[in-house]
Amino acid sequence: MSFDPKSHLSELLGAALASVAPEQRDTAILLERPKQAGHGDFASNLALQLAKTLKANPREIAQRLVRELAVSPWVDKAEVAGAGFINFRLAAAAKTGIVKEILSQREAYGKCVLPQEQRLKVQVEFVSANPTGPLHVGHGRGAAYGDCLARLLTWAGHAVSREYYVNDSGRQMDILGLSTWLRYLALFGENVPFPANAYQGEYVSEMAQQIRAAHGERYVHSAAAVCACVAPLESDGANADAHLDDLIKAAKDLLGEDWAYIHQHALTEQLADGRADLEEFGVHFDTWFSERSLFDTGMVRKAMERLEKNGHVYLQDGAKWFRSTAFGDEKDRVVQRDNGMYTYFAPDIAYHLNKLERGFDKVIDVWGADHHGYIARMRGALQALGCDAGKLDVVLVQFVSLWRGTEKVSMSTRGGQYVTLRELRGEVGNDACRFFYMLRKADQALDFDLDLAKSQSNDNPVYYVQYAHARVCSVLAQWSGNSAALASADLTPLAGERELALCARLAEFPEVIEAAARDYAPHTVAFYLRELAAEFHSYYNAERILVEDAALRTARLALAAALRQVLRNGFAILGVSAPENM
RNA sequence: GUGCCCGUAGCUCAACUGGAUAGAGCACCAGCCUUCUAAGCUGGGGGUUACAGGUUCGAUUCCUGUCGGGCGCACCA
Repeated sequence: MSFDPKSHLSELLGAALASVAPEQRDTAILLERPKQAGHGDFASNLALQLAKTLKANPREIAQRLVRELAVSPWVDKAEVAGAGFINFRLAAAAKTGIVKEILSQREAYGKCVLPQEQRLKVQVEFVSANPTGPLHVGHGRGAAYGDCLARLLTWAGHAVSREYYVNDSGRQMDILGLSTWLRYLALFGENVPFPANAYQGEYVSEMAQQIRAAHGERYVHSAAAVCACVAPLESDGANADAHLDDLIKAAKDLLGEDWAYIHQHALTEQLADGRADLEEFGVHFDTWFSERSLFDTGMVRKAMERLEKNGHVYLQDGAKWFRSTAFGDEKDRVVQRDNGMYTYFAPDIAYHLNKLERGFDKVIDVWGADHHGYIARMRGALQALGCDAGKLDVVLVQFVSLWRGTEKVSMSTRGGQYVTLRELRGEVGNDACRFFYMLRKADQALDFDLDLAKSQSNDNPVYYVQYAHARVCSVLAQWSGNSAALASADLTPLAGERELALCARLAEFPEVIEAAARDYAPHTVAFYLRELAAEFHSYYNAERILVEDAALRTARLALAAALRQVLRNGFAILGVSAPENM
């Protein structure tokens, strides 16, 4: 930045403070943009904060500070107001300068360049859905959130890596393999009753047909042979889980080495489907990390040994327990069952240990809100391993419900009756999807109105913001001059109230990004863009850009071009397109 | 029952981590297109921030309790 009004004011105040109250010169100086235009461009509550320690009337302190302020060509006025606020009114040139700044930095405007020691190596792990079926709208929210967060952190100057943890071992994958095989058998008339707790979706039958097409009857066994290995399902379903496990065991026994093919086919197929879906959504992962690999490379064993060596594991009822209560969890957790099998928790511990061993300064997990009970034990495990658990941040993303107007779209994961991300994207489009997902903070449940997201009306915030961009493009196209020349335009004609307010809003953009990245709150970027668009629409209606007066016209065009750039940069963070005409 | 999240305009949500008269959008009412895209703009009514206390110059924000809603509380992931 060539000139930053905020830090300039901060310096002025700091100098005044050193003279008024030398012993308090280290007080942090906060400058905020007042909500009300009447309170100037920047305000400081410094005097209010000093009142207590100095035991003096805040208004008096403020008066003294103002009296000590050095004269600056960038400041028109500094005055005491309210309980003891100091309000600053900037000179017009201090505000319009941002236009040049934006037009020269272009797509880099708002990006933060951090000194090496502040630049963090950050990992964002998100979605990580079991590859047992298509992604649904809840996963979509996690995808949009995680991706925007990653983009934000990149803009904030950090080195960010996106990762998807693939649950490719364990019971859920076995159930998927079994489900596929049973559907396959049915294609050959071998009808084993299909369990209610197996995967019901149509995609399972599709995989069965693929296998038949590729390998014919190779994997067929008689229904009688399967049923012979299995205790029948009780009428009340009390043994449903055991019955399912029996079926899985029967499948493994009968198929032998062929089981691995069925299992792998289902996994590969579902993973590819989810991956393609995410790519189409504009979400790309740097790493797809396999859970199974944690077993294959001995990392799970290594992590468990380290836990034991540190004395945080004990044996009870034949199982190994991690004493997570020692780290604030509400109860201890089993890591290895009495049958010798690890629980899902064991590879998760190994995974997080591995993350930190890869040298990330910050590891951010984006989880569904139903996993919140999991945080304490994960943190505890890292502490028990001797790691810095402060490097792990967990963001919980709340649920999504879909609405058509006032009608709620019913969804149940169990019955396989849910709206997929792909269907949602197909119906409302990627832009509306991403923007709507980003219109709520993560810890707030989201009601997604399909009718609204589709409507091409002023009710729809996506179009509202994109429309502002299209309007600017249209004006610049009609002018048809050289937009590169606008960067050197004389901006003094920009003196209107709306124009200066727009400049101030544009100058705010880097702060919005910084705060959004700090708080893991990408929704604030969406809110900012909506406000920026609103101010532009208002300006557009009040003033004409392509006026006769050449100097004024050029200045206004420069302002419009700067605004377009900021809209584009904001869209880039949200992953929304910037249409030139609508 | 016990932990976490939440409760703000009729509806959907903000509020720069404790600041000034709590803000937007929708809905409702009244206006603006021979002039750069009306997918837009202007104006209006709307609030005891669930409730009761406490902390201090100052509370939607922090603490305690009550009420109401969501989600967890497996040798499932």
